[in-house]
Order: sequence, then structure tokens, then C-alpha cells
Amino acid sequence: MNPILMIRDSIYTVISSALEKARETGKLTYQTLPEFVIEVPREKGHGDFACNVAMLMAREARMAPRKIAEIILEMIDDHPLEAIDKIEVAGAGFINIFLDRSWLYPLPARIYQMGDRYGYNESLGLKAQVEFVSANPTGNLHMGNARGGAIGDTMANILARAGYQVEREFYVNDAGNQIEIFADSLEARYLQRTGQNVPFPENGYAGQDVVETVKNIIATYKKTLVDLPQEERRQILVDYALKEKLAYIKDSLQRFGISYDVWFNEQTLHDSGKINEVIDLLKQKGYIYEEAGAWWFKSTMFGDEKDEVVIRSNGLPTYFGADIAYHKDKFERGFDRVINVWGADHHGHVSRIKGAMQALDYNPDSLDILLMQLVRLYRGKKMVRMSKRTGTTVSLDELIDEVGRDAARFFFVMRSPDSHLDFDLDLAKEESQDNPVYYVQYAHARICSIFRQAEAAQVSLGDIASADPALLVEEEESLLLRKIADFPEENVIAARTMAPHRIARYVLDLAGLFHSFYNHHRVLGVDPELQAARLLLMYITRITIKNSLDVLGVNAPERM
RNA sequence: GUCCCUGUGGCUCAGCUGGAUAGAGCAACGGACUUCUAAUCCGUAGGUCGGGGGUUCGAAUCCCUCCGGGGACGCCA
Repeated sequence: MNPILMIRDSIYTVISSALEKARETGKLTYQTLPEFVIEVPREKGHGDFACNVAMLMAREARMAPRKIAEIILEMIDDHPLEAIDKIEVAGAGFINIFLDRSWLYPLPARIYQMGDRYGYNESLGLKAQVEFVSANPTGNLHMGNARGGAIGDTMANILARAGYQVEREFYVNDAGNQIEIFADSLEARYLQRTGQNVPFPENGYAGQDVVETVKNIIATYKKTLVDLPQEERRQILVDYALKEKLAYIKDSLQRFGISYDVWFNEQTLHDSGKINEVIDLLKQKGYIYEEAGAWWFKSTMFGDEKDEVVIRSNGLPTYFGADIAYHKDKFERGFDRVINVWGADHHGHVSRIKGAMQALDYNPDSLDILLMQLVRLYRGKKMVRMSKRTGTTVSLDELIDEVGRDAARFFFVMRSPDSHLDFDLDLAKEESQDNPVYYVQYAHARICSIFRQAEAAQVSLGDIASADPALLVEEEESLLLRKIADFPEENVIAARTMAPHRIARYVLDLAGLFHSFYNHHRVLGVDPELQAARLLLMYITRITIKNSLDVLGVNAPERM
């Protein structure tokens, strides 16, 4: 188990029982224990851990926080925990806990043994699903999809390490209105290129990729579709195009390091009658009413500004109508947590879909919607204009071609999802100190180099796991070891707070501590015992960098 | 008009459930390679945390209000 969590639990118990003892002996009076924390102080001088309970109790106990803290200390047994070196009261009433440095000594050997598995927490026995990208299969993947891909895949990796059993899912919108528009566009291009003078629909997909698809269709079908009945012709065009587009999307995502467990087709919800089924159920429950020929969901009951149409007056379900059935289906598949990664432009949809789940007696808190702000592309200072209408978007494929997968994935998750992302193409492909991806990868490559040197010098690496961590007394060594120890918990926090960018920052910090160590101390050629201990430290640093980069979907090169 | 995101050194951003003297990176300035990769390191300088009010032992963090930037408000998805 994770040593940080263990020690924290133990400290919590020590403090709790001291509080209990203080109450029993009448030194403190309180009704309920406040929700206090054992946190890691920012300042090293404030100990390894600090507790804020005295301040939180001040009001109820009618006593100064420092006084309370002192009473707590009095009530703590002489040797509550082997690992604790000293405890003291500081500042406004903090209880600072200093640990004996030996508390981390068992860790390196354990990480050495765990290898790729280091960072995984114990299984929670819970299933989580992450649905992300889910781009319309009518075109290329754009920057929004790309960010969604990086965030979604990273979140899935984080959840897996936090102890969930995770599935990745792509929702294919292969039904509904935009497929009709897609068919219009394909048909118009097909007829145009086979010699007929037909207008292109005003709201159609004007991009070059539709033209390319139609060229392929003509290569296969020649002009044989011209004389078919319109419905039949459109069906063939759409089937062909969707298949081609989906294969393309799948391929792009693969290049981006993303693969899915499930590709879910919206059409199946229409075909199986599940949409009508759930609409009927909501009608029975009184959440849906008819007005002006359409059916409306009472989303105002769940904090929305107005109700939302689920079945249009033409009898066809809206996107939202289908989405209710889709999310019901997700919960029926037994997921304990359902997570959607959406662009911020969908935020209006959040309270509605959660409301619909509540109406269906599912717990809306089991549905998390991770909204991410939109992406703006730059080349240096110049913004790259993107327009779907004119087809001048930069696709994910072009992005990977230009800056590479590693830089792209790192940049997309480097910032908080809440933050608008300005993606600088020039910076991302710059092989310089400005580029954080290289900083981390370089750290990994440097460590690999040390091991290559060690082998060349015939240093025995077989027994480094049994090296003595007590020899790692330098400041840089302690900081590095302490940071490495944080990794499993870092995944837990990132999962809880839906913060994939935490891992990017974590690995940057870790790489920084390594570089600092590297510039201050030598690994090879020092005293053999110390050399073994440092090799062990390097080994587990490499594992932790590699495993962090795995979470981000970024490669860890052995040479640069 | 309503709703969502955002405002932190010159620039780009962290800051977890309110905690101690607000942190990184880049840019600036000054240093460090005869030994494991200088794509690195060390040091210096730089901040009314958009403005104002409130909550409390304590606010960048929570609440109210105003201002700036981005986005959403369709029988589109």
C-alpha cells in the first residue's frame, strides 16, 4: 500500500485519540470532531505533515488555537509512532509533525519490484466509463476533438490508477439531423462531379474532405448511382462515407495513442426502440408533456431556464432525446461512475442530462461531466483562423504531422480543462528549453544513459534493489525520493478532482528534481555502496517518470 | 438579459476540502561543463492575486457587487 496514505492515517489516528483523551479528562469540551486534515505543508520548516484541528475547534472549545494544540500534544503518548521524530505547535495553532527520515526507506525496493505497476492504487471494485471525443463522423477531427482526446484518455488512465476498472467509449452520432445534411452534401457533390448542375446546400459540409470522399465513391460506383431512386442513392452514399470517415477517425486517434473499448452507434438506440421506450417511461413519470406538436422534457424542474424538446413535431427524436436513452443505457451497463468529456459549448446540456438521469431514479452525482474550454491555435503571436464552413481547420492528423504526438498530447493536458488553451504550434515543435515536453523526456533519456554507462563499466546491477536507502542523505536525494513517493496519491487526487493537468505538472516537478540532483551529484564512480543506492534511486526515478508519461500518453525515449 | 469559464510578476500558467512568508516555467541579469547527455543546473531581480464590500482565528481560494476577456442560450448536435 501507498506509504503516504498509511502514515497519514496513522497520524490522524494519533491526533484523534489524543482529542478523545482530552475530552475524557475534561481538558477540552466539544460535541463533534471537526473535519480536520493532515496535510503536507508548503514550507519544509513546518514539518512533513501538519494538522489544523486546533484552529477548527477554537470556537466551539472557546479557547485559543495554540492552547488547544498544546493540550493535544500533552495528550499524545510518548512514542505514538516509530516514524514520528517530533511534534510541535507552530504559527496560529498548527500541529507540525516531523518524521524520522527512515519512514521512506522501504519504498525504493518496493517500487523497483512493482515496475510498471507503480502508481496503481488498490482496486476499488468499481467500474468507470469515460466517453470522449465522440466527434461527428462527418469530417476530420479538429483541435477541440484533439484536446478532448488527450484529456479523456488521460482521465481514463488516471482513473485506472486510482483503482477503477475503466472503459473508454466513443459515441458515434450516425443518426439524426446532421446525417441528413451530410447526405445532402454528399449527394450534391456526387451529382456535381458526375456532370449535373445542382446547387450545394447552404448549410452543407463544404470542406475538401467531402469532395475527397465523393471521389472515392465515384472510383467505386462510377456513375451508377445517378439513376437510382433518391433514397437508395443517399443510403449508399452515407453508408460509404460514414464507414470511410469512421475508419479515418479511428486511425487518427490510434496515431494519437488512443484506442477505445466500445464504439457505440446512436443508430442502435433508434433501431431497438430504446429511445421511444425511455420517452414513454418519462411520460408515465410525468416529466414529459406535449406542446405545439412536440414533446418536451421538464428540465426546468432541474434548474434549467426552459424546457427542452425531446421529440420534434415531425416525430423524430432530438439529440437530447437520444442522449437520454444513451445515458440510461450506460447506467444499465452497471457503471458506478460515468464520465463525459465535453466542450464548453455544451454546458447548457449538463443540467438537462443530469436532470433526466435523476428523473429516471439514477444518481446524477454518478454522472460527471468534464467541461473543457476551447482551443485557439497560434503560430507564435499569430492566431490561426479556423472555420468549419470554409473548411480551413487544422486537423488532428495535420497537428500530429507538424508537432508530433508527444508534444501535442502534453500541451493539451498541461493546462487545467477550465482554462482556455492557446496552442502555439511553433513552441510545440521547438526543440528547446522553452518546450516542457523535452525537459521531461530528457530527464528520462539521461537516466537511461547512466544505466548504459553503468553496463559499459561492468557495474553489477543485479543487486541494486537491496541497496541501502539510508545512504541517500543529500538534500536533492531526499526531495527526489519524497516526490516519487507522492505518485500513487497524485493519481488519486487527479481522479477525484478531475484534474489531468496535475499529472503533467507532477512529472515536470519530478524531472526538475532529477535534473537538480544530476547536476549536484554523481551516480557512477562514487563509493560502491553509495553508487548502488544512487542507482536504485535513479532506477525508481526512471520508473516514475515513465509511468507518469504513460498516464499522459507521451513516449519516454531512451536516447535524445 | 440569463447561464458557464476566466482575470495571479513583462509573458504562459499552478495554487488540492479556506491555512503559515502566494509558487513554477519563459523572458531579463549574473554564474556553472577535463568525469554519468549543458535539450541541464545554481543565483539575482520582479506580484495592490482585476476593483470594492462581506463571512472568520485566517481569504488568491467561499458569498455579494462592479469591470475586462472567452463561450452558450435552436423542434441543431
